Amino acid sequence: MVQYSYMKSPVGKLLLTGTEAGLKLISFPKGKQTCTPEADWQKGDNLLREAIRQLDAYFTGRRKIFDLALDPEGTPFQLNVWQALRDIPYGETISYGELARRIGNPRSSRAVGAANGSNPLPIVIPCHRVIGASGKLTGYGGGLEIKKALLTLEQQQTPLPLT
Amino acid sequence: MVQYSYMKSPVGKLLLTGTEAGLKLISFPKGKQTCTPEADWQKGDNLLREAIRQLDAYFTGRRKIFDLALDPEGTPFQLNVWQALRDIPYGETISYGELARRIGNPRSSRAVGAANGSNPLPIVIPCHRVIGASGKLTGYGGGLEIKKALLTLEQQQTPLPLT
DNA sequence: ACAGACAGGTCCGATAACGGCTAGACACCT
DNA sequence: AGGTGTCTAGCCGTTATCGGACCTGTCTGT
Repeated sequence: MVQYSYMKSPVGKLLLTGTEAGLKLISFPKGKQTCTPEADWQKGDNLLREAIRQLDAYFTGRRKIFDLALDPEGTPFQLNVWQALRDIPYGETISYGELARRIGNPRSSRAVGAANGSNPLPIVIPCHRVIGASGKLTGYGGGLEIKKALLTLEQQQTPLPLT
Repeated sequence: MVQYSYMKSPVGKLLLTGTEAGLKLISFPKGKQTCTPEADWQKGDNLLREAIRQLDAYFTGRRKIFDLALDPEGTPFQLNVWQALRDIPYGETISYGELARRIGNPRSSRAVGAANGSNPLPIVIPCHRVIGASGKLTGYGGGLEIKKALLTLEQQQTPLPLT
């Protein structure tokens, strides 16, 4: 049984889904809906309440590490990449090439970018902490403004202004 | 060092290649050349003489089992299939599905067909002994006529007429 | 010197397309 | 019933194609 719920945040409305096993999806439905509620989802938040609380705390700078059960779906390679993402500490950034090295495929920086792009749990799995080798942000599912806002938050640790 | 040589046979001219490690390729260059001699091959037959002798004996019905060092190249799955092919006795036929079962992937009959089709050592690795579940021959790299001729030879054990 | 812009080059996974298949469902004939 | 044929929908490894949230070197203009 998949449950879904919406929450407000400084970076816009978020759509969360999850099951008993854990969080499955966080998406930015703003503008182009990357993912619309599906027929077999059930509205509700008893499974998602803790995730929402931790996200709220994160946005106000009071939380740096998420402690949630995650259950993203992906290929073995993608799961690998997403796992490695979770090991990047709050407030730090690395390049795609560096991330590729960390998973043991030094030359797969580009594929890493693709895997990054299909991360179903942004923010909690901090794909925003990966940037180009030159320092440019280069891309983000929810839009570069959000990526920049998240990095700013993590450096200043002051609540994001509501947009 | 890869050596190559041609031989005549009742099913047309054959191109053989091999190394110290064993036979690598037998192909029917008739018509569409599936494989042309490559730059780094050396003409000669001291490595191939025994193979040619056994093939000659096979075509006259005097040999039923090949005793040669083989060294085909392929994916793990293909090597599996080709090994299983070598266990089909002279004069018998089985279906692709049965072959799939024998390698432990009961549902991969179709993939087995593909692997069969890329057998680099026809005749010696007897892919001609695999036919459709309905009894139809369904395909052969060198052309169905050759497949039929080989099966006829194995049933009658009389020399094939030269074509 | 030195940012910043800008192609190319390359590489890697994801996805789609392709068979040397087959069991099952149906429609027809004896 | 049994036999025969056509058609359909799955199945599975290979091969070809694609597309990109990269990277690096070069070329600008300060």
